[in-house]
Order: sequence, then C-alpha cells, then structure tokens
Amino acid sequence: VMILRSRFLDARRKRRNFSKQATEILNEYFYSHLSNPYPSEEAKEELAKKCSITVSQVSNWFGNKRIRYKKNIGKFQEEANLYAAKTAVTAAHAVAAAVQNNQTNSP
Amino acid sequence: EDKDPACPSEPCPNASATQTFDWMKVKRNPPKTAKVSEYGLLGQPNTIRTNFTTKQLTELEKEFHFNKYLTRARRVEIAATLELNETQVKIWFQNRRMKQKKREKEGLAPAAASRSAK
DNA sequence: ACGGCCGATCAATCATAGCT
DNA sequence: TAGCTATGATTGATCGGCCG
Repeated sequence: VMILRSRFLDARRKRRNFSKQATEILNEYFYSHLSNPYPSEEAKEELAKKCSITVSQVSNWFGNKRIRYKKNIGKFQEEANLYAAKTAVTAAHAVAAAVQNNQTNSP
Repeated sequence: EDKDPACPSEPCPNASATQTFDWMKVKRNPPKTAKVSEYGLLGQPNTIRTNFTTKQLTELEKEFHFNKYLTRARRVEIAATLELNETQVKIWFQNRRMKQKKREKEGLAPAAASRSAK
C-alpha cells in the first residue's frame, strides 16, 4: 500500500489549469466533432499552437474529455448545447455570407 | 478540412439532442494480467490494474538504461526476478520506450522548461 | 499463423486547483 | 479552514495495423 508512495517522485505533477480561451478552443473543437472527437496529429498541432500548450497536453485533454464525457453524458449536456449553439451561429454567418455573395453574382 | 459524411434522415427527437456515437460505447476488455484465482474462489479480485512496486520499477528502469529492447531470455529472467508476467515486462518496456520518445520530443522545444523551478 | 513493436487510446488513479 | 468537485498528468494495459 504505502510501498507505492513512490508517487512522490512525480513531483513534476505541478499542474495548472489551461487558460479560459484555450479551454474554449478545445471545447469548440470537441463539440463540433462530437461524432468523432479524435483530432489528427496535424489538428492537434494546430490546436496546441492556438492554445499555447503542447501537443501532449492537447492529447491529454481530449483523452480526459472523451472518457469523462461518455462516463456521464448528462453532466455535459448543458455544455454541449452551449457549444452547439455557438458553432451554429458561426455556420449561420457563413451561410449568410455565401447567400449574399451568391446574390451579387448570379441572378 | 473535415466533414461528417452522414446527413441521413435522422429521426432525431430534437435538433440539439446529442446522440450516442460509437466512440461513446467503446469498452475495453478487462486486463487479463493477474493470473486468475488459483483457488477458483471469487471472481472479483482480478482484472485490476497491477500496481508495480518501487523495487520492481527501479529494477525495470535500471534494465532499460542497459537495453532499450529485451531479448526473450532477458525478459524471462527479469519476469522471474520481479515476480511479473513476461507480458507485463514486455509491455512495460514498450510503454517505457514510448515515454522516452515523448520526452525527447518535448524536451527540445519547450524553452521555458527549467529544473531550477521549485 | 505468430509474436513483437508502434502509435493511439482507454481507464483508473493521483494530486492539485478552485469553488462553496 | 474544511470539504467536495473539476481537471491535468501518469501509466498499466488494450486495440488495430504493420512487419519479419
């Protein structure tokens, strides 16, 4: 039991939460890819850059997120809807822009 | 860049109702490690993640620095000495190599990483 | 077929951060 | 300050793919 207190050697475990914006970016990606929240290595690198964290940290974040999400989907429902709405607005903007562009080009 | 292939007719109860995708159902088989009950009594203890002792980890670490890869003979020897399965030893080395690679990879870019911090 | 390795991931746990 | 939850990291072990 105590034989395993070697964990103390892992003093490196001085963690600090990611910035609010970083979490925002990660959650945006997660919920906009909820059907398959497995970013490719390239996507992870891009997220890492945007969030100012390492690729490993991005991997850890997604790993933890996926496990915790499926463990208790209900607990994340609110968050899911929040981000779903956010991306919906983004999509709406894109559509609006496309429509306007389309009208000015072809009758 | 990325797109979901499916946009079939979803009898989705409500637009924002989050469906249950396959990745959420993934279940890993329980570890087969622990040699199942020698006595056949109770089938609950096993299938638990093994906790390596400090002694075992120290020994494995020492061996790793000697050789990153194990030979069958060496593996058998170490497993016997540390009272672990050959598989556990094999897996430990595999994970250790990955860990090593990860550290080398991140031990170069991070400029603000110094041991002096306490 | 067979066994080892790689890369990614899982799943449980550790230890701390942060809110009440 | 105590207690509890949120969260980042660690790690033994699994999964699928590749190779000799």
